[in-house]
Amino acid sequence: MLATVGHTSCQAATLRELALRHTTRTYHRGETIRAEGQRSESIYIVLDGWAEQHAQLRDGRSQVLAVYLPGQMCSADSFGEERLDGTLSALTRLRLGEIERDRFSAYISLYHDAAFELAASQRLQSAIQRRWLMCLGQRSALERIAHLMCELFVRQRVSGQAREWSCPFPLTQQQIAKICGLTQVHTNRVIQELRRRDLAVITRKQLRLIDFEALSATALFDPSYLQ
Amino acid sequence: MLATVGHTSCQAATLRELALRHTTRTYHRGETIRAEGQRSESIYIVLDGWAEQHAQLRDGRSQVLAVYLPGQMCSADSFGEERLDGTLSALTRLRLGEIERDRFSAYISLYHDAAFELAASQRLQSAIQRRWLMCLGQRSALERIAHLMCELFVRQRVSGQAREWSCPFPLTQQQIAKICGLTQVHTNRVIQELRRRDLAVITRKQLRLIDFEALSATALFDPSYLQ
DNA sequence: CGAATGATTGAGCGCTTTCAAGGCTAGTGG
DNA sequence: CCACTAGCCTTGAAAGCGCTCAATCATTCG
Repeated sequence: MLATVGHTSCQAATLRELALRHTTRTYHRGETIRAEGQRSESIYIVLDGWAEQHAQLRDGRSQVLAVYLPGQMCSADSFGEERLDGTLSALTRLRLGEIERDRFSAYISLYHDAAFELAASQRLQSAIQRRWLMCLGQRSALERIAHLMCELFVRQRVSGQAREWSCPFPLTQQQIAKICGLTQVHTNRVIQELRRRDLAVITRKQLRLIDFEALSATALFDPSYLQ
Repeated sequence: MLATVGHTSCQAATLRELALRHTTRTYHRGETIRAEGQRSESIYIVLDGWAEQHAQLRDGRSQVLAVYLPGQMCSADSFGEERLDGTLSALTRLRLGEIERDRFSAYISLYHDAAFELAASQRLQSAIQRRWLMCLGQRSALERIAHLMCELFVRQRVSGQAREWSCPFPLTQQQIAKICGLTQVHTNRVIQELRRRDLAVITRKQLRLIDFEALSATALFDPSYLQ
């Protein structure tokens, strides 16, 4: 199943290199990088840790819109927009590369490859978003959480951050809940159920997929959208 | 509230003109334009009627990912992709303009304005998608349907297809249900509730917003994402 | 060690679904 | 012009999934 997914991500490598030649900054878990509606003068590239974009309703409810892993550009899909339509924040201790908008634009127009990568990155984000529309609209809590595990595992495997059937998984149940549009309490019960069924276990911020085939099946997971 | 939204859509006009100089084709309601996974050799522009993109799970469940109104390009966000990640189909009797991929690419690289419009259209689609993530993840059935009504009203108002507090609304309750990730039965009860509260009524494929302010409030609707 | 944060458990409620039936309306053909 | 049909809308009852509230246990970190 995983054979369909390429094993290197030149995008990640290139962006990473580019970012390292500019400002880097460290955030602690939960810290806001950029609030909703703010103009963003820079683009951000994840060097270490995980980041997230979420939107908030006036009454306090909030929903995660995207999860960014190392090597990814945050809000690639809003490059060219004046304002962010969600708040960027750190899911874990996080190191970000920041590149000024203008400088990045110049780089883009200079190197065709970079422009292509940006477009590819935007399409990937968009594909993930569509997949999550399907998750939130149609999948049960069990399916959603199983799907999240599959997705984050495969995404990390693609960029070489997984080994065997394990990968980093530094999310609290509270954070998983917000990504999946569930409550923390119910998320807890579902994670227990996945463990009880010998599908997957989270220990020490590591995800272990005990039976990936079965997990994919219960999640109705189809990795083709991850390219 | 609507004052923040511009009143003309030069994008729609331009695309429309372009499309009219090429092939047009008519579909009947429910007809598939392009199935998931197919390579799409053309791009499509809605001339008349409404279209939709949806994805399907192996067990039959399906979720609408986008609704396309007259003047819009279907799957702008997947321009440049090889394969569609959802099925395009007609929500109503539908007239589409079709332009070959290569020809459109040529046009894009010739006219900077067109490229800019394409990018803007992609960003709009993406913003709508993010908003629907919030709807499906956090909003109640009542809020979702109220939000859909507000969104489709404003989108049509922007492109001049609404007058006063009414606009075309040719969806069946079944279709509304699929967009909102609800069952048809519950959708029916919610629409009755909106009617009972004197917020909005659907009659003869027309939506009448009796109290837009109150409807926006119950939907927690914020039109800023529509530009 | 203490404090704070995260994970777990229980009970009860409510929104949404499911299943199943009946009514309405528009379009069709006689 | 009417009868017929098919699709759409409406209604009721019951079950279930996920939420809320509230408390307790576990773990991490200073």
